[in-house]
Amino acid sequence: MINIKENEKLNILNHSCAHLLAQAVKHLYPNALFWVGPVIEDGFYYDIDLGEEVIKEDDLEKIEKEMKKISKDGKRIVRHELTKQEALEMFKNDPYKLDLINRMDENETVISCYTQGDFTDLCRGPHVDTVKQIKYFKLTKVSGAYWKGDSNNKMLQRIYGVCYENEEDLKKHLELLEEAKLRDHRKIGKDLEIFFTNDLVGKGLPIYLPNGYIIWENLENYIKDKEKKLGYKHVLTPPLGNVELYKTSGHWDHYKENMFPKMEIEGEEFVLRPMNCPHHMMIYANTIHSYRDLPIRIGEIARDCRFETSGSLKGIERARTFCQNDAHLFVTPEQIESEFAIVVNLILEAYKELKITNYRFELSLRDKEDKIKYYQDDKMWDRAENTLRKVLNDLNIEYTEKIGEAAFYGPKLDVQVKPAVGNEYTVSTCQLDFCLPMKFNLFYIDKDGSKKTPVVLHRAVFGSIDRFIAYYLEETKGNLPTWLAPIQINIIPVNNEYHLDYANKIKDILQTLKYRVTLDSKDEKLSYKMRDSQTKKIPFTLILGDKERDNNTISYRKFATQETVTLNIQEFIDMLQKVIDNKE
RNA sequence: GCCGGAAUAGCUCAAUUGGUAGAGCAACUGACUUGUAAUCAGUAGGUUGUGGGUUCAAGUCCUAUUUCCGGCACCA
Repeated sequence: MINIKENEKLNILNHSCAHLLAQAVKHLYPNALFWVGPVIEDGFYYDIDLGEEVIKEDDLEKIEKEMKKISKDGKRIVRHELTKQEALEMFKNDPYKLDLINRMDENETVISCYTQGDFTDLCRGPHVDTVKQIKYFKLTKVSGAYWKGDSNNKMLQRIYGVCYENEEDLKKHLELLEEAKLRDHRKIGKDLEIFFTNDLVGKGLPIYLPNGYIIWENLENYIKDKEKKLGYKHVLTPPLGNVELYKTSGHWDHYKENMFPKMEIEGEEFVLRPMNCPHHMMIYANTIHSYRDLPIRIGEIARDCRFETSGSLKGIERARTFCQNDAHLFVTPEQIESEFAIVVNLILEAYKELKITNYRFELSLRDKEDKIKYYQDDKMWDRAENTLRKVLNDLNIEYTEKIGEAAFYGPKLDVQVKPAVGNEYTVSTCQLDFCLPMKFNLFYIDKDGSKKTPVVLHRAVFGSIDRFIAYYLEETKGNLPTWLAPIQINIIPVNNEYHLDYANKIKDILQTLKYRVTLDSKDEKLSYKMRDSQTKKIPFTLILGDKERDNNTISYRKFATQETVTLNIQEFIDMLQKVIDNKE
């Protein structure tokens, strides 16, 4: 998708289009008041207060028409400069503009406005010269949006749109939007029978079908193998716990609104766990540790339940139950840097092996002004944040810093991955934590015999297995690499009467070697079965007829290719295994 | 949770201003015996998400509710 924000010329055009939108809305809804109309990655939006009136999806066409009319009229777009006093006077009846003017920097004495025909808007600009230049645009969606992004504030109405320099680019963009729909993991998940949800089962509680579980199982084994090679020990802990456990960790105070409520039985209060850190803390606390034991690496594919708001649920990307690819690394202060580096390298290695190329790092830091969310200990925070920065710099990794995105107990490194078409996902994470070990009174015996508090690294390479599958389905469009494909090989006998025995023999050989293989013995034409094999996105389709049976060979066609290759069985198995090993 | 939209067969969708719920695919049966993306014929499949209401008559209108979709807010 073209990133409009990075292209200065398109940026100006889109921002001008936002003004054109506002002008059209003002014509059709004279009482409209306007908040802000910025450019975003793919287009622009404008936030509008219409009082009692509501803009519906169907109204967009009408507004677009008015925009086209204004554009055709071709008025010039003129910049004026006002003093703050003049601006306050000019917009005295517009509380939103007054708010903007009053929030401006003290030193900003000149305020600029742009006028096009009968419409003037407060704006820094720049803009195109005339509305005539704003020609190839489309209003894409309408929605509510809280004023200043705060859910305590009034909800304004937001109209989104895109604008391009020519019709072709606009068309291309709209086609990409359609393509994104085809790649949506919810659609692919349904088409390929990977998962489903059902009202009777409950909202936000996806069920993985056999095809989905194969993907799951292979990802789980893959990551656990890598972890084992790094000395992780895997554990199994309960998906619920005594509420005191979460009061101790601080999760209850911070997140009880987003947890399933307490259950009281026989005088004990339980909650479904929203995360596993406290359980892993208790595993550490279960025995005494020497400095010689550290780092201790506890891993678990762990089920969690969070009461996600209904509006935030999205297939298996965000559900009310999910499995984290979680681990907690208990280290001495001296080991933080090296251990953090090992985690970052693990993430990079996994991405390389899984052919994930479009990703970026974000360093999430605390907001120093926020005294409520964050555990208060400036020294601790500075140390933690500087450590993460240092390692990233040492590893020569590019990252952006995000203020106010840290966990309540420490800063974190997040990795955002972007599928071929569609929105970014937060997948991998590594969090530095000086806080929970203290809350749980964790310690190790140091060289001098004194008790010291360990530091914990929380990390997840896949984030949750669920979210990773969602991302990977969108990245691959459901054309999964052979090692993850629910069905790896589909066998089509040319003729059921003459070739079924041979086909069954080949199937047995492959199945015994634990390849996932099906045999299509329907009474249909070969071309029909080939089509079926391709729509199911099966990596290898075997064609077995006279030729193959008589020569003891197989012929295969790889998914999305045209040519057929004939090999003897052992050659095929060697080739197949190589493809699987290479995660192709 | 908030603003807007949607819900019809397993799937994808149709049904004029309110007037007999329909098609393709899939499933099943039969014929065909097939060499690389859809052979033909037939059968079955529905309380139109759910509950109320208006009407001679509701998939269609009103109302409540559930779920899903697009955003907003949230995301340890």
